[in-house]
Amino acid sequence: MARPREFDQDEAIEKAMHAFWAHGYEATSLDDLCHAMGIGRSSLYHSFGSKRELLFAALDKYDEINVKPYIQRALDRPGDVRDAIGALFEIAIERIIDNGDRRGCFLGNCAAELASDDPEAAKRVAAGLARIETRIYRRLIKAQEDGEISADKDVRALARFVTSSLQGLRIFGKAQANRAALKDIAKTALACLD
Amino acid sequence: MARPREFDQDEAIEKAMHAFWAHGYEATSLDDLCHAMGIGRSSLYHSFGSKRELLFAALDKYDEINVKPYIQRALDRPGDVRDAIGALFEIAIERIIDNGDRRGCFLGNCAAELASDDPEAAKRVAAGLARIETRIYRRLIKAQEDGEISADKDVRALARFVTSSLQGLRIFGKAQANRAALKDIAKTALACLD
DNA sequence: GTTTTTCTGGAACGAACGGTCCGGAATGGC
DNA sequence: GCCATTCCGGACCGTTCGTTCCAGAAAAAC
Repeated sequence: MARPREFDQDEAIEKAMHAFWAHGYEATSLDDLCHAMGIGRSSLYHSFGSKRELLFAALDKYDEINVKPYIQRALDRPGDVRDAIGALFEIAIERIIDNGDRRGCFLGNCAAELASDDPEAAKRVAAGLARIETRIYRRLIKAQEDGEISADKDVRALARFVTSSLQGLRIFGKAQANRAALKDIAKTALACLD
Repeated sequence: MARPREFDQDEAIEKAMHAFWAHGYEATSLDDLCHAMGIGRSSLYHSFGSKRELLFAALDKYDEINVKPYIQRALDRPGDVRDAIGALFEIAIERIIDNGDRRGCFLGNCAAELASDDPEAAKRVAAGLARIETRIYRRLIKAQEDGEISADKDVRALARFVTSSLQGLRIFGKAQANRAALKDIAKTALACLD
């Protein structure tokens, strides 16, 4: 019925995600985006509407291909919940130190840059953090049922704490990629499960 | 010998700080800054050199008039170190919830927005976080000497952890100003001192 | 083959960006 | 009064911003 799209929408969003993630929303221009996505401005606007809507699509993509696999891979580890949560921190640290990844968490970056001026962006970030919290919560509930965590622990509070701690770690790591300091933070946070 | 400056430099930097703090670096234009500071572009450039250098001055000012008094007021409280550190979290939460302050931590915001692309900004943020860490560290050392904290605790790690947790709390609070959730985070973090 | 519809590259849009420049105003020294 | 120096408002600079527009290309429907 009409001319078919010449690019893959999901791939394009993923490339936009990496651009936004690496440089932030304001510092990523449409030229940057078009270049990264390999499409023209017409295609971008026709498919995604605006720079802001493209950001929201990128945030969804971030949960889908980064957060979700990353969290699940760590939390689905066999063994104690401490190993699982510990893996969350270890992977984050490894990315910062070994991979030299100074991008931090895309959700956290968007929270810092946009949340105070853009309620819709804040809502999207909050939803993303809530998804992280929920995944951790479910793992903690299982741990409590298995007796790995004391029954008198407030598991919801623990899940919120771990989510927040991961954000703190990545902000800290953005400014100072110091392995010992990051390990101190992770080690201490992990001790809160006991 | 020459025409005297008609504005107060410190006051001007403070106003610039609030503008950057509220909206981020990229989203704050020179027009915004001139309007907020009540001076013209000539005066701004003559006194501060560039937008970026003004940001650095604002970061210094942030430590001087926000971080330092805020941290010292909390940490100098009489009583147990748990009350002191707890006050750090409480004040942060109060600002978010009661004052509706969605600006978060200026240092954390700059880390998220700029640190990955601007090494100098990263260095300045790291220095600011280090000052926070040091202030907390000194209080913890005193607490350990007073026997409030077990002698086998790694106080440096605790200081790093508290610094990171404060950042995490403020990122979390930017997206979701939920008192119960923030109190959960603070309560759990505080338990790490034991 | 023609029509219809959608997608494409690239030019063009006005607005806003960070930064510079200049003529005049305001002071202290003489 | 006049000079030297610094500061000021505001016009101005070229560039880049996000967005729109348009003519043509590509497929499906008939």
